[in-house]
Amino acid sequence: MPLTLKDIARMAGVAESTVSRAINNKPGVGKETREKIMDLVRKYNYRPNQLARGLAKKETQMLAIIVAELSGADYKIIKSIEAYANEQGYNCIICNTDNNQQKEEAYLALLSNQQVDGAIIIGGELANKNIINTALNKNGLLVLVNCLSEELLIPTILVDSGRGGYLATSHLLEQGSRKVAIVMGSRKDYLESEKLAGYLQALKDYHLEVEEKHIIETDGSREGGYQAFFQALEEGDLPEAFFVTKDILAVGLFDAIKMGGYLIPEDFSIVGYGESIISSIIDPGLTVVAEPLEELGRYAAEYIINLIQGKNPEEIIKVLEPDLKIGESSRFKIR
Amino acid sequence: MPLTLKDIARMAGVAESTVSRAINNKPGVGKETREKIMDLVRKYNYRPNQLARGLAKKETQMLAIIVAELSGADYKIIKSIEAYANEQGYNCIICNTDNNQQKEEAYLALLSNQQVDGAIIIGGELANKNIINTALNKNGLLVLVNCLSEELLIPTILVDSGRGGYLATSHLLEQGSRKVAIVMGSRKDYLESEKLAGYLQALKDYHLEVEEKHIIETDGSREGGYQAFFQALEEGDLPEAFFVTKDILAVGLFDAIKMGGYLIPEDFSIVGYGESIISSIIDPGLTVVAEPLEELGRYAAEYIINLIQGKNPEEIIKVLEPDLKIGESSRFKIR
DNA sequence: TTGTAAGCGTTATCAC
DNA sequence: GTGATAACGCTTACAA
Repeated sequence: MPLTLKDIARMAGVAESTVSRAINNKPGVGKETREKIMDLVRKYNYRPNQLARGLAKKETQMLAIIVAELSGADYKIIKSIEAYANEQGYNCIICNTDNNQQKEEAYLALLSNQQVDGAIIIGGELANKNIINTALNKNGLLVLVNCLSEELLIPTILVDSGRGGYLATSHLLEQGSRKVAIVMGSRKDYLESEKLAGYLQALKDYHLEVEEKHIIETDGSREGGYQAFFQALEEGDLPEAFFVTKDILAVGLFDAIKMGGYLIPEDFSIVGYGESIISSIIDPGLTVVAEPLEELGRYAAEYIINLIQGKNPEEIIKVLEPDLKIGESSRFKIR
Repeated sequence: MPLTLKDIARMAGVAESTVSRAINNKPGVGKETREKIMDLVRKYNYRPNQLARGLAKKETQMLAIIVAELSGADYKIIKSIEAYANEQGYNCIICNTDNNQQKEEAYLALLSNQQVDGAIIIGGELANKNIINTALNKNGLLVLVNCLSEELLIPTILVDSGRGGYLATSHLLEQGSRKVAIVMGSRKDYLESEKLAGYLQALKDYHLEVEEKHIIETDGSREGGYQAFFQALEEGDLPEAFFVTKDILAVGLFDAIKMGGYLIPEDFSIVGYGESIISSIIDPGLTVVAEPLEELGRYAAEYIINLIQGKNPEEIIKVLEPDLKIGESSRFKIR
């Protein structure tokens, strides 16, 4: 049976409203009274019930970070969101949806119910529009990161994956490779499809034909990357280079290439996606498309907090640019 | 302005209590009435406000997972907790404390305030006892995972890190190494100190002297692992084997050893801690102490949910045993 | 400066 | 079966 504000009021011999004012640092409380109250608060370690407070104030100083899959890259974004949010006096709860609509719905309900003041959705296939709409209709404040809402006009901030795909592919082409394959996750994933688009654009700019068999769609797992190589091998007409869109895929691909007795980058040049501990351990060091994840997170946090505080930011869609970090896996190739 | 239960009641022409009964699937509502109500609920996508519900019912079907640092290993535990919790109809929010007492306090407040029905704390230096006590006094239900409360009697479930340290060290000794060093994180970390204790016990059982300089305490980073090796090198009297207590440390150590022109396991045998993507990428494949993380998470979730539902489990402390997964980094050594 | 009282959106306890 | 009505713990006009 936790202590309530009423208890404190009774003990201090004042009204509840006075206690409320005192603990919220509001004016209109006598110095003496305030001290008496705060002493009791400290003594009994009283903490206001946030449920009740939220219900009454419609404000919780709490943000929800809704993420489809808690991977390494997303985690960097989360860290960065938390850092800024904390600075501004907000706490964050992380909600993992596993790409499950029902869960996403449940967590978005936190928003509609004002259990959190705002939510940031990171990645994944976007939720049911109805649900999002419901949340938004209820004055829910929402920002999307690295995903896109098809119809709804929701503030979005993302890294240009198309540009990333273009950078990766054109780098491989510049290094002398002509047959470049892409090893990717599901085309249905928005970011993946963008990377593919960048890849295609690069080929086009270099006046190269697109080979369907050089577009290798996988389940995005290590095993998927492994099989991708042998699939290419079986098809014949081996590519000279691979653009791999996920670090785990790259691990599998490396495994397979080494297993086949080939060398990187002598036999195959490779460019991966995303700076991670994994891509830095892989041997030889992976050339990767690097994303400004910290900036991404910070920007998202800033945005939602501005929204909460009633400041309406200018841009509704912010696009950040990735760049290329050259490693050893893509050395120049003499044709 | 979200729809409230009152609105639904008005539209259906019934009392609020009836609507409440209907949406909670409680008996005592006529079939027709119930249908009329549910139709409205669907039509307007009404969702009860969980804040109000929580306030009235003192129950939220929500669990908090409080974690000191969202690392790979902890993430496996979280996944497993979530899986079981979801099965049982609970949603989980993840709270990252960054080993910061203030944040821990804020998140624990979720518990005292009944915003969540229970909390699971994973790892890290344990919070201020006062705070935990406050949460518990308020009937907060709490389970600890991989950390220990010094005085308070809180249900705890953990993997025997002492045993892990012992397994690792004795394996290296059995493989023929005599000079085994330990490269570890902070001794203040409970789990790390346990691993050290296991290491010491193994040396003792093999009647070997403890060399202070073979106990290398680091900051637990890749860089820390890197420097650990050169530190050992400078000290002279190089160890023949290393027991590394964290995978990131192992990465740094590998870097350094290769940089120094040495071979693994020919020159140095190595055993790491925890199965992870990292330890599986490292070349040569790392021998590791493997922990039953899924079981750990599941057990914790089961425990807290039992507690919530009023079933009092038998054991208050559950210890799971790790085992050794042999890789290539610790091959037999002829002295 | 302080107190009174209404309200936030539910659930629960009674009557009817 | 159904409807009033009092909680739940807090905030916030408005009065005093």
